[in-house]
Amino acid sequence: MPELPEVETIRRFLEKVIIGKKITGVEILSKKQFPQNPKTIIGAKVFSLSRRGKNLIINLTNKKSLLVHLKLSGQLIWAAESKKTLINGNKLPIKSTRVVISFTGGRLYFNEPRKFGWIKVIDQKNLNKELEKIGPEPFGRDFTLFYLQKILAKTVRPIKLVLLDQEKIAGIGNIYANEILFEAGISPQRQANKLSSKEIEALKKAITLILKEGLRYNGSSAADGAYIRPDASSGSYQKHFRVYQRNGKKCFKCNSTIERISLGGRGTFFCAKCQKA
DNA sequence: AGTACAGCCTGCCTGC
DNA sequence: TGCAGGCAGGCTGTAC
Repeated sequence: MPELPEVETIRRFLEKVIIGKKITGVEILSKKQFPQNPKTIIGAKVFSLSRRGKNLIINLTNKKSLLVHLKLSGQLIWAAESKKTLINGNKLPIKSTRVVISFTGGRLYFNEPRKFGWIKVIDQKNLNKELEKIGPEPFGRDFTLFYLQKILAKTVRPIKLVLLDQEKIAGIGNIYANEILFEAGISPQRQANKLSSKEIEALKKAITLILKEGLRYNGSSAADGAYIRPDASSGSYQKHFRVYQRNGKKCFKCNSTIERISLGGRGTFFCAKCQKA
């Protein structure tokens, strides 16, 4: 699923290909995925691309932005006019294509099988308000050790659920939460306010380390096939998973068996020996 | 205010 | 083989 490293990978890719291009048309195949009138963005050019947590922001020259959330299974695929782009051998649009945005020189396909993701048109002056509830960026200046200590001390929830809470920290989803906690040597079930200061330090380091690793490998294209890069190529961080979807397999560190439990309704993977309960 | 949970939606897996 | 039922999962709205 697209989390911070995946959305950032998409942002960096699109930055190279759609900046300066003009929107010439919008085809909406599922209204829920693009609820507004697309007329307001026709003729506008792409000015810049930014990201806030898992939200991708395409800034246009007419003081509007496209806010994109891929949720669990959304994809953004860039198909240049000059090039044939296939998804699993299929020509675009595919069955799950919900929106097609045409630009001078190519098309951007929004595929979303589960219909959870969406694209909204937002006035740039309202962007901050739209995103105000999202917590600090893990690579930002305001994500300090002190901040992490402060938010963890205030809650009795299992640490993994805090990592997944977008109001506390931006951009971490289920894959990276599992990997971060393995790296930090902390059980996902540990009550957040019971972590020692040493563990919080380890956790902070693990957050930046694992997210950077995800970025370096262009994100993870896991077994569900949801995330791929805008040129339809795969990321490769899934080859480096230590716990995610490795239940029943051996821990690379201690050779005991990786377990799977459900925490807050989400699949949770960990090594009971390496991660302190 | 903090916490828990149903609902959104589809594809995939399991069991009959 | 085909179909029903269960499940996963990010985020929002609602209830406690």
